[in-house]
Amino acid sequence: MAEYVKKCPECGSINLFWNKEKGEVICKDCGLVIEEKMVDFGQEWREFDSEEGDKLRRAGAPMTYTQYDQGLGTEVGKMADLSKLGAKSRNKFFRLRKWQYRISTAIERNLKLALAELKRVASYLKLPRSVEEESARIYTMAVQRGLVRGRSMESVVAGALYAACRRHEVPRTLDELSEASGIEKKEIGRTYRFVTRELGISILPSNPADYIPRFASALKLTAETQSKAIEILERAQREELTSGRGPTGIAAAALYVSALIHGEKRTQREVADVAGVTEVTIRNRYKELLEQLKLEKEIRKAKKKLVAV
DNA sequence: AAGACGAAAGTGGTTGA
DNA sequence: TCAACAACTTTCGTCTT
Repeated sequence: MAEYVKKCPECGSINLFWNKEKGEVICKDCGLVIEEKMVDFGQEWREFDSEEGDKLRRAGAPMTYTQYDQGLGTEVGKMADLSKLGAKSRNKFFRLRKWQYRISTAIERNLKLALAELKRVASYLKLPRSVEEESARIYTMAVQRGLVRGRSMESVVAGALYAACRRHEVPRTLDELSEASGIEKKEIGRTYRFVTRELGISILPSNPADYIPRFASALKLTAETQSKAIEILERAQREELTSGRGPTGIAAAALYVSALIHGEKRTQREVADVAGVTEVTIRNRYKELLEQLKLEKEIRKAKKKLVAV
Protein backbone atom coordinates (compact mmCIF):
# COMPACT_ATOMS: atom_id res chain seq x y z
CA MET A 1 0.00 0.00 0.00
CA ALA A 2 1.27 3.40 -0.89
CA GLU A 3 1.84 5.84 1.90
CA TYR A 4 1.08 9.50 1.67
CA VAL A 5 3.52 10.73 4.21
CA LYS A 6 5.75 8.86 6.56
CA LYS A 7 7.40 11.58 8.52
CA CYS A 8 6.44 15.04 9.62
CA PRO A 9 8.50 17.42 7.52
CA GLU A 10 8.58 19.86 10.42
CA CYS A 11 9.75 17.86 13.39
CA GLY A 12 10.53 14.51 11.83
CA SER A 13 8.10 12.66 14.03
CA ILE A 14 6.52 9.50 12.70
CA ASN A 15 3.63 9.92 15.06
CA LEU A 16 1.03 10.97 12.53
CA PHE A 17 -2.72 11.08 12.82
CA TRP A 18 -4.82 10.31 9.80
CA ASN A 19 -8.15 12.00 10.05
CA LYS A 20 -9.97 10.32 7.24
CA GLU A 21 -13.23 12.19 7.72
CA LYS A 22 -11.63 15.55 7.37
CA GLY A 23 -9.09 14.37 4.89
CA GLU A 24 -6.13 15.56 6.87
CA VAL A 25 -2.89 14.19 8.11
CA ILE A 26 -1.77 15.81 11.30
CA CYS A 27 1.47 15.47 13.16
CA LYS A 28 0.61 14.51 16.71
CA ASP A 29 3.79 15.96 18.07
CA CYS A 30 3.92 19.42 16.62
CA GLY A 31 0.37 19.79 15.33
CA LEU A 32 1.37 20.57 11.80
CA VAL A 33 -1.27 19.80 9.22
CA ILE A 34 0.81 17.92 6.70
CA GLU A 35 -1.83 17.09 4.17
CA GLU A 36 -5.32 18.30 3.72
CA LYS A 37 -8.06 17.90 1.20
CA MET A 38 -6.64 14.63 0.12
CA VAL A 39 -9.34 12.03 0.33
CA ASP A 40 -11.06 10.64 -2.73
CA PHE A 41 -8.84 12.21 -5.30
CA GLY A 42 -6.35 10.37 -7.39
CA GLN A 43 -6.47 6.94 -6.00
CA GLU A 44 -3.15 5.93 -4.59
CA TRP A 45 -3.56 2.20 -4.87
CA ARG A 46 -4.75 -0.12 -7.53
CA GLU A 47 -7.14 -2.95 -6.93
CA PHE A 48 -6.00 -6.24 -8.33
CA ASP A 49 -8.65 -8.32 -6.66
CA SER A 50 -11.72 -7.67 -4.63
CA GLU A 51 -10.20 -8.70 -1.36
CA GLU A 52 -7.44 -6.18 -1.60
CA GLY A 53 -9.97 -3.63 -2.77
CA ASP A 54 -12.16 -4.16 0.23
CA LYS A 55 -9.29 -3.69 2.54
CA LEU A 56 -8.14 -0.49 0.94
CA ARG A 57 -11.36 1.16 -0.05
CA ARG A 58 -12.32 3.74 2.47
CA ALA A 59 -15.12 5.55 0.76
CA GLY A 60 -18.44 4.65 -0.76
CA ALA A 61 -20.29 5.94 -3.74
CA PRO A 62 -18.16 9.01 -4.44
CA MET A 63 -15.32 6.74 -5.43
CA THR A 64 -17.11 6.13 -8.70
CA TYR A 65 -15.88 9.44 -9.86
CA THR A 66 -12.27 8.84 -9.29
CA GLN A 67 -12.23 5.20 -10.15
CA TYR A 68 -13.62 4.39 -13.48
CA ASP A 69 -14.29 0.68 -13.36
CA GLN A 70 -14.88 -0.08 -9.70
CA GLY A 71 -12.54 -3.01 -9.98
CA LEU A 72 -14.88 -4.71 -12.40
CA GLY A 73 -12.41 -4.97 -15.22
CA THR A 74 -10.65 -8.18 -16.06
CA GLU A 75 -7.19 -8.88 -17.22
CA VAL A 76 -6.37 -11.24 -20.02
CA GLY A 77 -4.47 -14.31 -19.02
CA LYS A 78 -4.08 -13.31 -15.45
CA MET A 79 -4.67 -16.72 -13.97
CA ALA A 80 -3.63 -18.90 -16.86
CA ASP A 81 -0.67 -21.13 -16.46
CA LEU A 82 1.49 -19.57 -19.08
CA SER A 83 4.33 -21.95 -18.63
CA LYS A 84 2.32 -24.65 -20.33
CA LEU A 85 1.98 -22.67 -23.51
CA GLY A 86 4.43 -22.57 -26.34
CA ALA A 87 6.57 -19.52 -26.85
CA LYS A 88 4.41 -18.29 -29.68
CA SER A 89 1.09 -18.38 -27.87
CA ARG A 90 2.71 -17.07 -24.74
CA ASN A 91 3.81 -14.05 -26.71
CA LYS A 92 0.31 -13.66 -28.02
CA PHE A 93 -1.03 -13.69 -24.50
CA PHE A 94 1.41 -11.10 -23.40
CA ARG A 95 0.48 -8.92 -26.33
CA LEU A 96 -3.23 -9.26 -25.62
CA ARG A 97 -2.68 -8.52 -22.02
CA LYS A 98 -0.70 -5.45 -22.88
CA TRP A 99 -3.42 -4.16 -25.17
CA GLN A 100 -6.13 -4.88 -22.71
CA TYR A 101 -4.16 -3.08 -20.09
CA ARG A 102 -3.62 -0.13 -22.36
CA ILE A 103 -7.27 0.24 -23.24
CA SER A 104 -8.57 -0.22 -19.75
CA THR A 105 -6.09 2.17 -18.29
CA ALA A 106 -6.49 4.86 -20.91
CA ILE A 107 -9.36 6.51 -19.08
CA GLU A 108 -7.80 5.83 -15.75
CA ARG A 109 -4.54 7.37 -16.75
CA ASN A 110 -6.27 10.37 -18.24
CA LEU A 111 -8.19 10.81 -15.02
CA LYS A 112 -5.10 10.55 -12.91
CA LEU A 113 -3.36 13.26 -14.84
CA ALA A 114 -6.44 15.41 -15.10
CA LEU A 115 -7.28 15.17 -11.44
CA ALA A 116 -3.77 16.17 -10.54
CA GLU A 117 -4.08 19.21 -12.74
CA LEU A 118 -7.50 19.91 -11.33
CA LYS A 119 -6.16 19.76 -7.84
CA ARG A 120 -3.34 22.08 -8.70
CA VAL A 121 -5.61 24.72 -10.21
CA ALA A 122 -8.16 24.37 -7.43
CA SER A 123 -5.59 24.93 -4.74
CA TYR A 124 -4.10 27.84 -6.65
CA LEU A 125 -7.52 29.45 -6.61
CA LYS A 126 -8.10 28.38 -3.03
CA LEU A 127 -11.35 26.71 -3.93
CA PRO A 128 -13.29 24.84 -1.27
CA ARG A 129 -13.18 21.10 -1.32
CA SER A 130 -16.79 20.76 -2.32
CA VAL A 131 -16.07 22.58 -5.54
CA GLU A 132 -13.01 20.50 -6.18
CA GLU A 133 -15.04 17.37 -5.78
CA GLU A 134 -17.87 18.62 -7.93
CA SER A 135 -15.53 19.52 -10.72
CA ALA A 136 -13.86 16.11 -10.47
CA ARG A 137 -17.27 14.58 -10.88
CA ILE A 138 -18.02 16.73 -13.87
CA TYR A 139 -14.69 15.97 -15.43
CA THR A 140 -15.08 12.25 -14.93
CA MET A 141 -18.46 12.31 -16.56
CA ALA A 142 -16.99 14.25 -19.43
CA VAL A 143 -14.23 11.69 -19.90
CA GLN A 144 -16.62 8.81 -19.80
CA ARG A 145 -18.75 10.42 -22.46
CA GLY A 146 -15.70 10.99 -24.58
CA LEU A 147 -16.11 14.74 -24.47
CA VAL A 148 -12.44 15.32 -23.97
CA ARG A 149 -11.57 14.00 -27.36
CA GLY A 150 -10.41 16.79 -29.59
CA ARG A 151 -9.99 19.12 -26.68
CA SER A 152 -7.05 19.55 -24.42
CA MET A 153 -7.34 17.88 -21.08
CA GLU A 154 -6.43 21.09 -19.34
CA SER A 155 -9.15 23.08 -20.96
CA VAL A 156 -11.79 20.56 -19.95
CA VAL A 157 -10.45 20.60 -16.41
CA ALA A 158 -10.74 24.37 -16.40
CA GLY A 159 -14.23 24.19 -17.81
CA ALA A 160 -15.29 21.68 -15.19
CA LEU A 161 -13.87 23.86 -12.45
CA TYR A 162 -15.64 26.89 -13.77
CA ALA A 163 -18.93 25.04 -13.91
CA ALA A 164 -18.47 23.69 -10.40
CA CYS A 165 -17.71 27.18 -9.11
CA ARG A 166 -20.87 28.51 -10.62
CA ARG A 167 -22.96 25.74 -9.20
CA HIS A 168 -21.57 26.25 -5.73
CA GLU A 169 -22.04 29.96 -5.89
CA VAL A 170 -18.40 30.72 -5.34
CA PRO A 171 -17.83 32.16 -8.76
CA ARG A 172 -14.41 32.82 -10.10
CA THR A 173 -14.12 34.88 -13.22
CA LEU A 174 -12.98 33.35 -16.45
CA ASP A 175 -9.93 35.54 -16.16
CA GLU A 176 -8.95 33.98 -12.88
CA LEU A 177 -9.47 30.47 -14.18
CA SER A 178 -7.47 31.42 -17.20
CA GLU A 179 -4.61 32.73 -15.13
CA ALA A 180 -4.57 29.69 -12.89
CA SER A 181 -4.79 27.11 -15.61
CA GLY A 182 -2.92 28.79 -18.41
CA ILE A 183 -5.80 28.22 -20.79
CA GLU A 184 -7.27 30.97 -22.84
CA LYS A 185 -10.45 32.54 -21.61
CA LYS A 186 -12.21 31.83 -24.85
CA GLU A 187 -11.26 28.19 -24.75
CA ILE A 188 -12.45 27.75 -21.17
CA GLY A 189 -15.74 29.37 -22.00
CA ARG A 190 -16.17 27.15 -25.02
CA THR A 191 -15.47 23.89 -23.23
CA TYR A 192 -17.50 25.06 -20.29
CA ARG A 193 -20.51 25.62 -22.46
CA PHE A 194 -19.95 22.43 -24.40
CA VAL A 195 -19.52 20.24 -21.34
CA THR A 196 -22.45 21.66 -19.44
CA ARG A 197 -24.67 21.32 -22.46
CA GLU A 198 -23.62 17.76 -23.19
CA LEU A 199 -23.98 16.69 -19.60
CA GLY A 200 -27.21 18.57 -19.11
CA ILE A 201 -25.89 20.52 -16.17
CA SER A 202 -28.10 23.41 -15.30
CA ILE A 203 -26.33 26.68 -14.95
CA LEU A 204 -27.81 29.48 -12.98
CA PRO A 205 -26.60 32.89 -13.98
CA SER A 206 -24.05 33.98 -11.45
CA ASN A 207 -25.16 36.40 -8.81
CA PRO A 208 -23.14 39.60 -8.44
CA ALA A 209 -23.41 39.35 -4.67
CA ASP A 210 -21.33 36.22 -4.74
CA TYR A 211 -18.35 38.24 -5.88
CA ILE A 212 -18.59 40.87 -3.18
CA PRO A 213 -16.79 39.16 -0.32
CA ARG A 214 -13.82 38.25 -2.43
CA PHE A 215 -13.45 41.63 -4.09
CA ALA A 216 -13.97 43.38 -0.78
CA SER A 217 -11.26 41.44 0.94
CA ALA A 218 -8.90 42.02 -1.94
CA LEU A 219 -9.52 45.73 -1.45
CA LYS A 220 -9.30 45.46 2.31
CA LEU A 221 -12.74 46.90 2.85
CA THR A 222 -14.63 46.57 6.10
CA ALA A 223 -17.56 44.26 6.71
CA GLU A 224 -19.94 47.23 6.87
CA THR A 225 -18.91 48.29 3.41
CA GLN A 226 -19.49 44.79 2.20
CA SER A 227 -22.98 44.54 3.56
CA LYS A 228 -23.77 47.99 2.23
CA ALA A 229 -22.62 46.83 -1.18
CA ILE A 230 -24.85 43.79 -0.97
CA GLU A 231 -27.75 45.97 0.08
CA ILE A 232 -27.15 48.17 -2.91
CA LEU A 233 -27.05 45.12 -5.11
CA GLU A 234 -30.36 43.92 -3.81
CA ARG A 235 -31.96 47.24 -4.51
CA ALA A 236 -30.40 47.29 -7.95
CA GLN A 237 -31.82 43.90 -8.65
CA ARG A 238 -35.27 45.08 -7.71
CA GLU A 239 -34.88 47.96 -10.15
CA GLU A 240 -33.85 45.43 -12.77
CA LEU A 241 -30.51 47.04 -13.27
CA THR A 242 -28.69 43.75 -13.16
CA SER A 243 -30.14 41.70 -15.95
CA GLY A 244 -28.07 41.39 -19.04
CA ARG A 245 -25.07 43.02 -17.44
CA GLY A 246 -21.84 41.42 -16.52
CA PRO A 247 -22.14 40.43 -12.88
CA THR A 248 -18.59 41.45 -12.09
CA GLY A 249 -19.15 44.95 -13.35
CA ILE A 250 -22.19 45.41 -11.18
CA ALA A 251 -20.49 43.94 -8.15
CA ALA A 252 -17.55 46.24 -8.70
CA ALA A 253 -19.72 49.32 -9.02
CA ALA A 254 -21.73 48.47 -5.91
CA LEU A 255 -18.54 48.00 -3.99
CA TYR A 256 -17.15 51.25 -5.29
CA VAL A 257 -20.24 53.17 -4.22
CA SER A 258 -20.43 51.62 -0.80
CA ALA A 259 -16.75 52.32 -0.25
CA LEU A 260 -17.42 55.95 -1.05
CA ILE A 261 -20.33 56.08 1.37
CA HIS A 262 -18.31 54.55 4.14
CA GLY A 263 -15.40 56.86 3.60
CA GLU A 264 -13.13 54.05 2.52
CA LYS A 265 -12.57 55.43 -0.87
CA ARG A 266 -10.89 53.26 -3.44
CA THR A 267 -10.09 54.52 -6.89
CA GLN A 268 -12.02 53.19 -9.82
CA ARG A 269 -8.75 51.79 -11.06
CA GLU A 270 -8.22 49.71 -7.92
CA VAL A 271 -11.73 48.32 -7.92
CA ALA A 272 -11.58 47.68 -11.63
CA ASP A 273 -8.39 45.69 -11.26
CA VAL A 274 -9.61 43.28 -8.63
CA ALA A 275 -12.92 42.82 -10.40
CA GLY A 276 -11.33 42.28 -13.76
CA VAL A 277 -13.33 44.96 -15.53
CA THR A 278 -12.43 48.39 -16.81
CA GLU A 279 -13.00 51.71 -15.14
CA VAL A 280 -15.42 52.61 -17.87
CA THR A 281 -17.68 49.74 -16.99
CA ILE A 282 -17.62 50.70 -13.34
CA ARG A 283 -18.45 54.26 -14.29
CA ASN A 284 -21.40 53.18 -16.38
CA ARG A 285 -22.79 50.92 -13.70
CA TYR A 286 -22.03 53.52 -11.08
CA LYS A 287 -23.94 56.15 -12.98
CA GLU A 288 -26.93 53.86 -13.32
CA LEU A 289 -26.83 53.05 -9.65
CA LEU A 290 -26.79 56.71 -8.68
CA GLU A 291 -29.64 57.57 -11.00
CA GLN A 292 -31.90 54.71 -10.12
CA LEU A 293 -31.25 54.33 -6.44
CA LYS A 294 -30.88 57.95 -5.46
CA LEU A 295 -27.66 57.44 -3.66
CA GLU A 296 -26.36 60.94 -4.24
CA LYS A 297 -27.52 62.12 -0.87
CA GLU A 298 -25.67 59.43 0.95
CA ILE A 299 -22.52 60.13 -0.94
CA ARG A 300 -22.72 63.84 -0.31
CA LYS A 301 -23.23 63.12 3.35
CA ALA A 302 -20.21 60.91 3.37
CA LYS A 303 -18.13 63.58 1.69
CA LYS A 304 -19.12 66.19 4.24
CA LYS A 305 -18.12 63.85 6.98
CA LEU A 306 -14.77 63.36 5.33
CA VAL A 307 -14.19 67.10 5.17
CA ALA A 308 -15.19 67.48 8.79
CA VAL A 309 -12.66 64.87 9.85
C1' DA B 1 -0.17 64.95 -10.96
C1' DA B 2 -3.67 61.68 -10.34
C1' DG B 3 -8.17 60.46 -10.53
C1' DA B 4 -12.78 60.92 -12.52
C1' DC B 5 -15.61 61.47 -16.44
C1' DG B 6 -17.36 60.92 -21.16
C1' DA B 7 -17.15 60.18 -26.24
C1' DA B 8 -16.02 57.31 -29.98
C1' DA B 9 -14.41 53.39 -32.19
C1' DG B 10 -13.35 48.47 -31.78
C1' DT B 11 -14.05 43.51 -30.07
C1' DG B 12 -16.20 39.03 -29.16
C1' DG B 13 -20.35 36.68 -28.28
C1' DT B 14 -25.41 36.03 -28.68
C1' DT B 15 -29.64 35.98 -31.28
C1' DG B 16 -32.91 35.65 -34.77
C1' DA B 17 -34.00 35.34 -39.65
C1' DT C 1 -24.87 30.86 -41.90
C1' DC C 2 -24.90 35.66 -41.63
C1' DA C 3 -26.03 40.15 -40.04
C1' DA C 4 -27.78 42.99 -36.30
C1' DC C 5 -27.16 43.94 -31.64
C1' DA C 6 -25.90 44.76 -26.74
C1' DA C 7 -22.33 44.67 -23.42
C1' DC C 8 -17.81 45.60 -22.61
C1' DT C 9 -13.12 47.33 -23.75
C1' DT C 10 -9.63 50.49 -25.49
C1' DT C 11 -8.15 54.87 -26.26
C1' DC C 12 -7.98 59.51 -25.70
C1' DG C 13 -9.18 64.22 -24.43
C1' DT C 14 -11.07 67.15 -20.76
C1' DC C 15 -12.38 68.38 -16.20
C1' DT C 16 -11.77 68.15 -11.04
C1' DT C 17 -9.36 67.67 -6.79
